[in-house]
Amino acid sequence: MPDISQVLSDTFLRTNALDPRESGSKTYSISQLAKEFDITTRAIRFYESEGLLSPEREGRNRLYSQRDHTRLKLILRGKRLGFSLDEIGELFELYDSSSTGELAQLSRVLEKIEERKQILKQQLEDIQLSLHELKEFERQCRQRLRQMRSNH
Amino acid sequence: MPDISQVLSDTFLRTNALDPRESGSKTYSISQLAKEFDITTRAIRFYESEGLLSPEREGRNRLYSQRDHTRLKLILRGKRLGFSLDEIGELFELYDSSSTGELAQLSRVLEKIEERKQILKQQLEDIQLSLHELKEFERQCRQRLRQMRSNH
DNA sequence: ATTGACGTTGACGTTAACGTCAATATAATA
DNA sequence: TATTATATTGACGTTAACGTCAACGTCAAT
Repeated sequence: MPDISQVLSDTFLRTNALDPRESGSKTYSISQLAKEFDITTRAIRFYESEGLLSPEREGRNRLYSQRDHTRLKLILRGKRLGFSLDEIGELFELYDSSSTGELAQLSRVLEKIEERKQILKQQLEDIQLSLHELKEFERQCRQRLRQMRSNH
Repeated sequence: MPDISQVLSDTFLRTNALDPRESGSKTYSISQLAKEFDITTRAIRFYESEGLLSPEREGRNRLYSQRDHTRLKLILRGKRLGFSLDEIGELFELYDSSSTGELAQLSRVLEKIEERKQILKQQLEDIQLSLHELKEFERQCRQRLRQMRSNH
């Protein structure tokens, strides 16, 4: 039975790729991640405090695994998709539990996805309409400008 | 010289259409507006406190003119376009002052529009990409579900 | 006379997603 | 050795856009 994370690799929720403590596995410091994703360290710690990340420790310091790296990427993608941090956490939980074979949870994930898809489609229409409106408004502004100039 | 509001009627900023105190001009109570636009009276009063509306008074009570009605419509449209209330207020000011012939202000409005258009275009791309990602994820979820069912 | 619908003005509360310190520790570098 | 870079925790601050009271006025209908 193949790991679900394999089936779903390179899609939205690829969250349990590698063992964190594997010897050769690459790790990151907090500022490395911050630089790479162009966010602040504060934000990263905040995500942890919200339960979205749980990096290992090397003494006091946080040590981020490849899995954490992927999770962070997913967090940011989720945000772009319009999910709140709470919803992202929910999706992580649902998805993790679905890898233990909980079919119902997977359906729940699908529902969430569908919900978000509807919202995005609505936004898409709104934006396209807005662009048209703005273009028309702009056109008339420009026309008005030409009139003002020629009357001068 | 035609009023700029005529030139631009039915577009984004059509804000000074009619005299508020004209006899036959239709008026609205606060709750009428609230109902029509499906917002709370609190919101409408808030917009006024932010300087976006300035209805007449009939005693203590607010009396909204057709102009106010149009303004409110524009406020909500502006919000859908992603403008903050501050920005919307700015646009109102710029636009109002441009009707006195301030050419520079009109250019400023155009800049704002252009800015927003760029942002909307970016969002459009983001959303289209997100929809693709979600579809792919969904497809693979469904495939996984079928596998789980057939193995049962 | 009282109920109910509608209006008013404060004033404080809320939420999300961090920002912005402060005080401290450790490690590498000049 | 002094500085600099990087890390930690903790705590309070911020912003936008209202929500949610409280306390009160006014008018029509029962």
